[in-house]
Amino acid sequence: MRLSRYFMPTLREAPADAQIVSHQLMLRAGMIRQEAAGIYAWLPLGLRVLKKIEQVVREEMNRAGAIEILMPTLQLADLWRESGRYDDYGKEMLRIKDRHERDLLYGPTAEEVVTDIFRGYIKSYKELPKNIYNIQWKFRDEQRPRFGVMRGREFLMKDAYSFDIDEAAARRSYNRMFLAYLNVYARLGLKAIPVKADPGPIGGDLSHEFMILADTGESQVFAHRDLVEMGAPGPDIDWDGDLEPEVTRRTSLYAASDEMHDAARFEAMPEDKRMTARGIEVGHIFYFGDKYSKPMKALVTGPDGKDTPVQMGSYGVGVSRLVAAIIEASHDDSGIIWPASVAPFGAAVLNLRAGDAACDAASETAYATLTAAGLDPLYDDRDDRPGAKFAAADLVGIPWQLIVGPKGLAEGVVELKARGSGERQTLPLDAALRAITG
RNA sequence: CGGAGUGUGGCUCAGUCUGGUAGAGCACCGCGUUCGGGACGCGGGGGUCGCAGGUUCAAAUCCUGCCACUCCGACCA
Repeated sequence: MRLSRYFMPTLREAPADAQIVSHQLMLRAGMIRQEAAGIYAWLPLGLRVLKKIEQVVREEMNRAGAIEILMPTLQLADLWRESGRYDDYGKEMLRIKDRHERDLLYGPTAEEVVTDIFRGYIKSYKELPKNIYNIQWKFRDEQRPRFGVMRGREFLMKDAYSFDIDEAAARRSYNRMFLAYLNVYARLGLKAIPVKADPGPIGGDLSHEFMILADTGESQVFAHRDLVEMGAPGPDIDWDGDLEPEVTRRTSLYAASDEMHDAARFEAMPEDKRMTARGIEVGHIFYFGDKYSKPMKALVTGPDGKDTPVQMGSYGVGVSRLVAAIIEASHDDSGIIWPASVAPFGAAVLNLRAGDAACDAASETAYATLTAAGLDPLYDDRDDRPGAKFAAADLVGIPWQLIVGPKGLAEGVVELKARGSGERQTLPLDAALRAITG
């Protein structure tokens, strides 16, 4: 993409509304624009990142055996009356009437819809397990939206729903999602900790929140250090095999956020294993049995010929929140530092003297080569001063900056800067291109 | 939902107390000089001062109502 033809409205100053660094940087980098309280338009740069995160989530869901569908944003109130949640949900639910005075709502989540879909087709235990997910905009009319897309009213969520014949099978589905989530966060360059969450009225131990570590996180996290260092299981585990040992390895180590914290248990650990940190919640998984399937009569016939309500779990990832969360976890004074997996562009070519024949020629070569290599580069070909280009490239956080200037070219070299480490190398253009393309 | 606050060119803000020609910096347009970390000079464009009423010879400024947004607290991907 040539920057001169792109739409990337960067700001020198952060708008006064923005309180936290991710919000400030998203506005300054021209990623989003607020349209109303907690409601944002996604500008080109922001949309690129959002789509990349979405794709990582999608790939890991698919790998773990989940199947993507797309459910509507608008849902019929009658479905929620069946589950009993229409009256319970309160003012966070945005209620709408259509021209026929029918009650609709903008979905804050999709248990009812997915249960309705399931019961319409699946009748036998032989068709289980199933895990159905979608990545769709949700709306929760928060009393007080804040922090940009971190706590918006409209947000993009991946929500998956598992269906199993009994609790033991549901636990296997839960384990798949548990490990898949760790892989998602690892691919996004984040350190994530699964902490025990309030299981609600169902009880049991099948409820976890995933907290990513960031100094500016809203929650306090307490965890066994080994859990943090353990890393993700990786894509090559046997998703159809017994995942219980792998999950137990992690859940047996202490981890809790402030509301579930057990100080006595925490302090029973050796001091050098205790870790406290700030965290941002970016995922929540739980098993809720027949909470919806029973009232909504989503029944499956078991091997014994008897109908029983299907056992369900649900698994959410805040995709739009992750954009902000990654920035909170990865930035410096100059701007955002994107992990390569979600960077809006793979590399930037900074032509420090647009209009100069040598600079133009070398930049065009670099741009063409990086494009051909699939790096999806951003070429800053604007007629602007070097300082403005450096500042913009740092701000928007592209992993590689290939700096083409007249001084270097006179000596046959360009400069290659890695955004994350700040490391710079001066080397011939072809060597620089090889360094980026690997 | 309780409490507090703010609305003035795209952005950051002054001007409001004490009514009297709408301002600055950044951004934008033109010309020129510049050119390795958000340049400089000269010239220029852009604002019914959130909206609606009211008071007054005169309202960004005073009064009333409404709307939007932000912050603190209680609540949550």
